[in-house]
Amino acid sequence: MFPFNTSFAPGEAVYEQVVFAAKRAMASGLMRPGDRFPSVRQMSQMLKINPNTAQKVTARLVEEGLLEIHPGIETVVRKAPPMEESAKRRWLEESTGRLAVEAATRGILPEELHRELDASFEQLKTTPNL
Amino acid sequence: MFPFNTSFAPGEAVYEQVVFAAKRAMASGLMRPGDRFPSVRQMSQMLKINPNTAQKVTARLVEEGLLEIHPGIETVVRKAPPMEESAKRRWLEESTGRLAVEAATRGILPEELHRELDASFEQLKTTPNL
Amino acid sequence: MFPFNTSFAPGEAVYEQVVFAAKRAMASGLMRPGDRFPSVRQMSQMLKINPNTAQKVTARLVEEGLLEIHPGIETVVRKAPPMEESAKRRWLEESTGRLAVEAATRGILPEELHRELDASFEQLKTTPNL
Amino acid sequence: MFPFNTSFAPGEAVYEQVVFAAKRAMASGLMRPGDRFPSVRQMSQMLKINPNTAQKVTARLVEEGLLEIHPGIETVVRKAPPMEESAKRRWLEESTGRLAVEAATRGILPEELHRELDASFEQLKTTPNL
DNA sequence: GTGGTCTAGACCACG
DNA sequence: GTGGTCTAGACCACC
Repeated sequence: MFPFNTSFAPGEAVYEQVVFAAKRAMASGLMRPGDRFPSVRQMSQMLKINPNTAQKVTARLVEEGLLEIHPGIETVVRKAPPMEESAKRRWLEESTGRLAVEAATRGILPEELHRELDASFEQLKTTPNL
Repeated sequence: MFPFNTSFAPGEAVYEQVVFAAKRAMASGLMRPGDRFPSVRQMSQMLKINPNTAQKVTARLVEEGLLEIHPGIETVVRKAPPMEESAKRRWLEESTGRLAVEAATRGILPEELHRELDASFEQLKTTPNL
Repeated sequence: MFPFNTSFAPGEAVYEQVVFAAKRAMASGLMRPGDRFPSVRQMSQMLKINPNTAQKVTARLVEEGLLEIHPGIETVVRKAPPMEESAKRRWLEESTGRLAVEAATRGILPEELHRELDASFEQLKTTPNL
Repeated sequence: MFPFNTSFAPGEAVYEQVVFAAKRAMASGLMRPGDRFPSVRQMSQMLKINPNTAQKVTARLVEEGLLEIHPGIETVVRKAPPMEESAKRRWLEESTGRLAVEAATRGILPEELHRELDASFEQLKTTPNL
């Protein structure tokens, strides 16, 4: 089971926070392809969230290709299929573009960003659970 | 005048899109400190948005320290004050942390991210207008 | 529920008057951290103000760290985080500086101010509702 | 002549800033009763502000009983007449009440406020010009 | 149910 | 002319 909080930061939608936590667990190797993913009912109890919210989390992760549902049986973590090259480029440009602009308006230098980005990847490996 | 779209992507708040466009103009040097910023009414006409929405854009940018209002006269682009060191660190960790996770779940390597990040900064200088 | 007026003084923005009333309720202990804060719609009905105005009140108090929104569920009073030392000093100097000048031009002595200030703090405890 | 800036803080109405500067000059003894107060034309030139704004400053100070106009001749600083006892009480309660609430929500203790208030009065005497 | 965004249009204070 | 406030009412996403 991945280490979910029961407390959520205010201001961001709950389901997004859970989706992110799941992604982090996957990215850090805490949950691996083939691992069983909690059912909507389980998730809803564990995290004390509304079943609708839990349902949305699962749907979102399926949408992004990170979960595979074997209906009536189980839900399983899946290695995300390689993105289409064009979609990948769009995503890369979009996210780094935003980051660059936000950093620039805050007077943050590219080097600082690179350094911190490495630190973040490092932390994913060394500190898998939040 | 900065190059504003009149068409807005669905899903993201209009005022946020405009705020981002303004930030990009500032980050790229298209709008420099001391430059006059379009008035609420001008913006509202140019972008064909409601004056209240335009007002919110201005308010947000003032809040973030990027605009300075000389009441009744004009609104002027301002060099953002240096962030508090602690706030800066929080922002850096938060944004790179998210980026790292999202990249990892998409099977994107750190190197690709670094490369694209540099490209984004480069593009800010070479292609200021969207 | 905190004791809101339905009548507002002219000259000061309605939303600011409501913000102040809410702060007073918090300062006096009438509303404590963890208490539920009226929803935008409730406030709008109770005070007979436009929902947008009520919304602005909530947003302002969140901004100042006095409210916490649990999206879709409730809005809750929060213990304000301790101010940064530098910000605190700036606020103190600014507000007492103004007060000293205004008092001096009215021929009011420092002692009177001190006495009344204590009285105001006292009244916060003894007479929470306006 | 009192030491007026030509630069004004953004966000606050210009005329209010000038009125306050004048009051501070009076409170600190820099301008004393009987001293000549600059004419609208002079003020407008010295401070590089709109004559309408300068006019409003004078009007406001007359209103508050701090200036006396000898029409066509000169404008003179005047010792403010003693306030009516009831008006004084209202002003005292109002201003200390606000201060107490704002301080309380910021976690500032009464003692800090008293100390800073004394410091502000002290500074009025020792550093008359802003 | 909740907060948040957006439009439309009026009004005010300020310069 | 400027920014700011307020009202009225609609729509959306989230829980």
